[in-house]
Amino acid sequence: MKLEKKVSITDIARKVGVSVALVSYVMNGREKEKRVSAEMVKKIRQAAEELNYQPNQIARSLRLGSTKTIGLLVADIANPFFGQFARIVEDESFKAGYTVVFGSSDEDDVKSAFVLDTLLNRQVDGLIIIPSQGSVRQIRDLIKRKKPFVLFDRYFQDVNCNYIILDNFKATYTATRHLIAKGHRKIGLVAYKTSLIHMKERIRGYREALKEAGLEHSKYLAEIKFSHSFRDFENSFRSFINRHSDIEALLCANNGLSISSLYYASQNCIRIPEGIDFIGFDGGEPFDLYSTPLSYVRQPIEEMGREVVKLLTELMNDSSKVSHIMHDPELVIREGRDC
Amino acid sequence: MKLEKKVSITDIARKVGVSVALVSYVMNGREKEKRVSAEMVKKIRQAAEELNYQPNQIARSLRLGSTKTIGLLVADIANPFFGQFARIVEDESFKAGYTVVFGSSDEDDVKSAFVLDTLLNRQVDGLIIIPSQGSVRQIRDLIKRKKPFVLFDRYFQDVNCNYIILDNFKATYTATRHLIAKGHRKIGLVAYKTSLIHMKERIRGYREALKEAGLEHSKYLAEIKFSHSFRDFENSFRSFINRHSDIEALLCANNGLSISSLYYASQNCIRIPEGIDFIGFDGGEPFDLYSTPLSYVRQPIEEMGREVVKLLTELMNDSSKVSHIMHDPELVIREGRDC
DNA sequence: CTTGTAGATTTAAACGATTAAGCATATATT
DNA sequence: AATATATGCTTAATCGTTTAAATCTACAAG
Repeated sequence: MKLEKKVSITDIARKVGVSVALVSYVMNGREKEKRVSAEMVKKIRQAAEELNYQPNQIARSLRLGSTKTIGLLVADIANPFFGQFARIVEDESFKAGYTVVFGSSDEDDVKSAFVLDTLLNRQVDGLIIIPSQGSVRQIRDLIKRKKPFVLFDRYFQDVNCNYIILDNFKATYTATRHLIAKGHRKIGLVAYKTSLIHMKERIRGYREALKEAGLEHSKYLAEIKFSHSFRDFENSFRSFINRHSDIEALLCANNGLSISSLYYASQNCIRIPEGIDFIGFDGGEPFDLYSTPLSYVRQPIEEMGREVVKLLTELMNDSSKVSHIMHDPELVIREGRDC
Repeated sequence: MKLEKKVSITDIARKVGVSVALVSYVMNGREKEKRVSAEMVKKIRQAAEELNYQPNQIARSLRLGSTKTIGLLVADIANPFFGQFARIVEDESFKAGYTVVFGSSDEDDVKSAFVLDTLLNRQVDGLIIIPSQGSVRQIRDLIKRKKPFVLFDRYFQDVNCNYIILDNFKATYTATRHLIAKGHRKIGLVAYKTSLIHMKERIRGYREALKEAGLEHSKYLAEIKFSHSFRDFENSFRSFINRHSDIEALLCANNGLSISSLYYASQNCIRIPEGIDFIGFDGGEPFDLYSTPLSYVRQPIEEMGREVVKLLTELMNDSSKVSHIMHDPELVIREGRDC
C-alpha cells in the first residue's frame, strides 16, 4: 500500500505555471503584502483546491525552526488527574495553534529522560512537564539549552524555572485543621516517601496544623514508597494501619494514594468515613459516587491548566520572565447523604 | 530568550574536518556498511559527544518521508477509558519507535475533522481513530489518500477498513441474559441515540436476549441523546426512570452512561444494586469502590490496544491486508461484600 | 531621453538530514 | 605492467517550504 505522493506547492506552481514563491505567498495569505495580482491569487487558490493541497507542516517546521508543537510529559496519562490535565492542555494548545505530543514517565527518571529526548528530537517548541523524582538534571539541561518549559504540580527548590503548582502546604494544613475542628485527635496522613517538594510541603502542612493544635505530629504519618503495584502499597499500608488501629481520620496526600487507600479500606471492611474519617485529594468519580460522597482537597485544575499553556506560549514568544505561580486549594467538604 | 541554535551534523563535520555524509553514516551506525575508518568513527563520535549533538527528527522526517509518529484521535482523553487506551497505545508505540500525537474529538465531527487535518498536516505515518458520528467522509478520505489507520471501538458498516472492536452484540446479550437468569423481568438499557454501529449492536444484543426470553424488548430501552452536560442526561434519564418506576435492573451501554446513571442514582436516593440491579460497562475505580462493587462488561483493553498498534505498524510497513478483529467481552460479576 | 518607482513575478539559498554516485588512493590479481 | 578491486572519503541532489533579493515590465516624472 504505497503512499500516494502528496501534492506540494510545486505541483500547484507547475499546474498554474508560476513559481513556488507565489504559491507560498498566496497559501499564507500574504498576497496583499507581496502584491500578487488578483488574477493569480484566484488561479492559485483554485488549483490548490482542485489538487486538494495540504501544506506539509514538516517542511514548514524545518524551514521556520518551529514545529508549533508542545510536548507534554506526565506521570501517567491513564491517571484521571493527569488525563484531565492533558485534556485542558490539549484544548488550550489547539486554540493557540499548537499540537500536543505526549509521553508518560511513570515517575521514573530513566523513562522520563527517554521520553524527554524523544520529544526534544521531535523539535517541540516548548514543554509542559510533571517532573518525576531524580529528573533535576534533565530540567537543568533544558534551561541550559534554552528550551521553553513549564513545570506543573511539582518543582525543584534549587532550580530557578517556571512552574505552576498548588499551595501544597495550605492544602494539607487546611484539611488537617478541618479534621481537628471536627474533633479528631488521631489523624493520619498517607504520603509518598520522596524528595519531591510538593510531597514534602504537603507533609509539612499536615505537621504544622497538628503542632499548632498540640497534637503528636509524626506518629500517624505513613510515608509509603512509590510503586505501581497495589500489593506494595497494601503491605506498607497494612502494617501502618495495624500499628495504629486507634486512628480516627485519614488524610491522603494525592489522588493515587486516596484511591489506593479506599481500595484497601473496601477490601478490609474499614468503613469510610464512618469508621475512619477521610479527606482525599483531587476528587473524581470515585469520590462522588462513594457510599457517602467523600471530602477532598480540590485543585483548580482547569484554571491551572489554562495558565500553564498561557505561560508557555508567552515563553515560546520570547518572553524571558520566570514565574512561580501558586494556586489556592479548595477544601470540598461533604456530609452524609439524606438517603 | 533566544533559542541557542542547535548543533547539527554540519557542526560536527566542520569540527572534525570531514563531510557531513561521513557524520551521518556514523550517527546512524552504518560505519561498517559504509566502511568508515575506525579512526574517523572515533573522532566523530567524540565530537558528537562534546557538542552534545541531538539529531533533528524534523529534518530526517522531511528527507525520509516518514515522521515515525502515530496520530491518536480519541473522543476525550480525560475519559478514563480512553486515557487507559491512550496509555497502552503510547507504550506500544514508543516500543516500536513511534511518538504519539493526540487530539480529542468530543464526539463532534467538525472538531474531529479539524484535529484530523492537524494531525495529517503533521505528516503522521499512521492513525488510530475512535471515529465519531458523522465522520465517515473523513475515514473515506483517509482510504483515498492511502493513509494507514485503524479504527477502534467503532466502525462503519459500509467502509471497508481495518478495525478492532468488541463483540458488542455479545457484550449486552450476555449481560442481559445474566440479569434474566437472576430472575429480573423488567430490565432497562441506557444507550445513546446514535447511528454508530457499536451502539446499535449493543442495543441489538440486549433486545435479542429479551426476545429469546419472551420479554418485552423496547419498553425499558432508553435512547439518550449524547451531550457533554450532565443536566441533559439527567433530564432524559429522569423522564425515563419516572415512566418506569417498576424497573428491576439497569444495563448501561458504555462507561460514560454507567457513570452518569450512577450519579443520577446517588443524587436521587436510588440504591444500586439493591433497589435496581446493575451492570455497567468497562469498569474502573468507581465500580470497584462502590458501596458494593458493581458488575460490568469488561473489554480486554490491554490486549486490544496492543493489537491496534501491532496492526497499524504492519500497515505502515506496507502490508495491505484489511483486518476486522472482534474481541470477546467478559462479564465481571460481583456480589455484595462480606462486610 | 534618462531616471525613478511601483507592481508582479522569479531566483535561489536555506533549514538539517540522507544517500546514490563519484573520486582518489592503495592493494591485489593477472 | 596493466588492470581490477577494495578502501575511505566527498559531492551534490533531494525532501517541501519560506523569503530576501533580483529581475523585469510598464509607466510617470524630470
